[in-house]
Amino acid sequence: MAVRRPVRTAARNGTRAGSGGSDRRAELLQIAAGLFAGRGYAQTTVRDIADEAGILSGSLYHHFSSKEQMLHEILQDFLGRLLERFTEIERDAQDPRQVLDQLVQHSFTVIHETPEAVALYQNESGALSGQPGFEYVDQLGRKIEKIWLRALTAGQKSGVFRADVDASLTYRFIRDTVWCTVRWYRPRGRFRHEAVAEQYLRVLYGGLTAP
Amino acid sequence: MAVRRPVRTAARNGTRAGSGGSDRRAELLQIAAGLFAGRGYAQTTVRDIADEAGILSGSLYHHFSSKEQMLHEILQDFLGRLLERFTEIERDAQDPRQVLDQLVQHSFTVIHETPEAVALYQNESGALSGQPGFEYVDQLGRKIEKIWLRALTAGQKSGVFRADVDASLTYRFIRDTVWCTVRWYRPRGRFRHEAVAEQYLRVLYGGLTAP
Amino acid sequence: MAVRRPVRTAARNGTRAGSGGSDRRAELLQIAAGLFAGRGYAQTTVRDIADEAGILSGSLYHHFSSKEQMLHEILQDFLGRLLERFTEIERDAQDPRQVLDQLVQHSFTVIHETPEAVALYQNESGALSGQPGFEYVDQLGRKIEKIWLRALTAGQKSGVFRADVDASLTYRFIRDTVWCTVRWYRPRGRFRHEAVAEQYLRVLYGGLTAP
Amino acid sequence: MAVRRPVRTAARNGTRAGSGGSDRRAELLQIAAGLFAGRGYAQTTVRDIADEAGILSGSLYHHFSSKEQMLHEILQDFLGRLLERFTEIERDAQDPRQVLDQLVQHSFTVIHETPEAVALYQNESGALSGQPGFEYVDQLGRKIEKIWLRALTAGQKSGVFRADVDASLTYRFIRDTVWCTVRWYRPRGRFRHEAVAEQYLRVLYGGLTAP
DNA sequence: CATGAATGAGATTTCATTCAT
DNA sequence: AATGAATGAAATCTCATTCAT
Repeated sequence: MAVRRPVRTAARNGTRAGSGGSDRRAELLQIAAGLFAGRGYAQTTVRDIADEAGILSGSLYHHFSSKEQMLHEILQDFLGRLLERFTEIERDAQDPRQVLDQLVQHSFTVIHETPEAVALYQNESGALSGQPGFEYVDQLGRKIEKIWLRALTAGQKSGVFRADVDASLTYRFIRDTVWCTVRWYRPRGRFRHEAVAEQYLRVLYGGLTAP
Repeated sequence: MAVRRPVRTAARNGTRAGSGGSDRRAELLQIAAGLFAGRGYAQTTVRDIADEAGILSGSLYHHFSSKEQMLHEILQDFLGRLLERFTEIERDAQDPRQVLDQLVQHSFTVIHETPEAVALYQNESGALSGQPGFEYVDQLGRKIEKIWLRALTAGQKSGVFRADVDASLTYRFIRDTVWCTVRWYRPRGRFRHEAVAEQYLRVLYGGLTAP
Repeated sequence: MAVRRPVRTAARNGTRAGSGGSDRRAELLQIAAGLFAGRGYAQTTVRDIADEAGILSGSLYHHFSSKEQMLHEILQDFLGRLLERFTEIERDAQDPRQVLDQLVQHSFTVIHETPEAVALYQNESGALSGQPGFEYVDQLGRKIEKIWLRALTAGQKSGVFRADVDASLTYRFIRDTVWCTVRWYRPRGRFRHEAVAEQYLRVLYGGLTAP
Repeated sequence: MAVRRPVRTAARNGTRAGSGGSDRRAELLQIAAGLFAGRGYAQTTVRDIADEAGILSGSLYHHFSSKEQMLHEILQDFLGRLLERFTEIERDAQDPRQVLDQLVQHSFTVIHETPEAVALYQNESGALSGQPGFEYVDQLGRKIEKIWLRALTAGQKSGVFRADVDASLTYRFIRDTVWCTVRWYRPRGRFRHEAVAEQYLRVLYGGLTAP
């Protein structure tokens, strides 16, 4: 049986119990997130995760009470941090356009930095919403939606954004485009994430029609 | 994998739609598509499909050789029809802008008319691409991509579309926005599908910035 | 065939006997071999094996990845050992007649000691040969055949065996007679296995006609 | 659907209801025998037989009440005719040696002419013996055994066969060798069935040792 | 005589989870 | 913290057989 070197990412701050204690938990969550994102939560077996971690599946239950708990921790961590950052952006920016700019830019940054969590959320949130125990997914989702909507409607009111399209439709268009990027964006691909953000904003604001 | 697997004759289960044949097959595929779209392919059990059809799960195997075969038939039918229609649009339209208009409009029509197939493709194609036996998914996907790309680059060359954004990035932005619509579009909702198409095209062409 | 089949690591279920490892595996294989031999591989259910072992059928899959894998391990072990011993006999014996003597005697010993594996091979090899994954059955069978054939032709050349019968026909006659014994030989029956071997060799060498 | 030319053997007398009526039955039994012999009775599905006959599996039940009935008809026909011919041989031959000659020769003829039935009997009789409804298999088998044994012991008594080997052991050796031939004998192979018989008898009577 | 749809019992396999060591 | 064995529920699939048309 081959010894498996644990995969360790640079930016992985302690998920639980602030003390530097449970390093292993974070590693395992990282592994799980990658697998959940890659093949889907339901299609990932506890054994897949354990294999990748170099232990037996039963041993995972020393760290987590269930497979679902792993999902919860990953999603809560992701959504919590996202909402936190979006809230700061709304608070600190100076006008709707700047809010929108930064929301989009930060989104692309998150896709760049934690693609697994984004893909996981993107792929599973539909099936999760409404499931008992996953109420927070919709709740945080709605809070995030409100931030975007406030920026859009404020922009329409102030005359900087066009008012002949429905704001919530526009929100959905933007949200879907931005987050779907995770499906094809490759960190070492032709475009860096800042460039993707920039080009998207250019089309979004200016339109496809040549000026 | 069974030892001594009997060699089946080719004709078995090959009554592909079109021969005016088996009505029941089509009904069953319809039911399966709905369930696959709703809860995901892997999360849909053969029993779910059979229950919905009012038969026993084993009886499904009179019509289809496996659950996977049902998926194949649904996807191939969907992608085949889509490519066919897109090809006609490209052939018949008069300029790149008209091609793009109609590609977008037809996409929203398809989302309206067969949301199950669209949702299925949207949710599963990621995990499917690369799987043995599903090569056609990527193949047809690439053919469709080429149609959109030809319209976009032609428009850039003829000066009608802005040339300072990468065409393939733009394609992905549009594709993701359009198809993701299936996640929230409701046939009897606030906007009819023509309205969604129209508003999307307005932002896409004119941009979000107020004129 | 499942969609999204997770890629398993090679090391899974690969604790092949020999590493002194898992005793339980060997026990289970023993049980399986007995049942396979008794009622045929296809007629033996995984549940039969599990029942006999006192566990639930699903639990077998902790040790083996499939019913077929159990068959493989039994057959490979049997054929491997047989070839090994036959090779030694050919190497160490002093003349063709001695080789043939010992090949026959060892065969009857194997029938006596591991009748399950012999019966299994005897009953299933016909249907197995040609099946994908079972190539080794024919391969090892051919290697064994060559050993017998070398002894027979060498004996013909040296004048100790009659030369007016085809060697490969003779090989088949001997092989079939010897191995078929497993169908009726009973360890506690009227004849001990050495006696069966002796009487067979007497007829084989001397012929049925009274001297 | 391809029209399948019915495979018709020369010697195929009406199995049932003397009137030349059920031709189709005989065809179907022929097909079934071929498949049963090829993959084993249990491994042959009713659908396999129907496929090969160019009809649907349900339609077989117009001709036979069950899959097992097909097996019965094939086996009874085979064993009945075999016993009949063996009885004639014993009655008509002039001495034990001639009986044995002709029993062996006829066996090889039967292997040549109806290999399917022989292979079927050879492969399944073990599992069948003892099963309710299959008592005739053992019964006829025992009658056949007695014919051979009478020839062997008579030959021993009259001094033509060696008496220092057990007659029933010898019977088993001969029986196994002869019938096992069906596993490798090919009608268009290197040796015709008469040649196989002749060479076998040469070794059997004269022994392998060079004279 | 054959079709086409279905039954129902039982097969193999999957997998989250538990627990004694 | 981890192993190794097992559970138990549920999934996919097989197949002889029935029966209305």
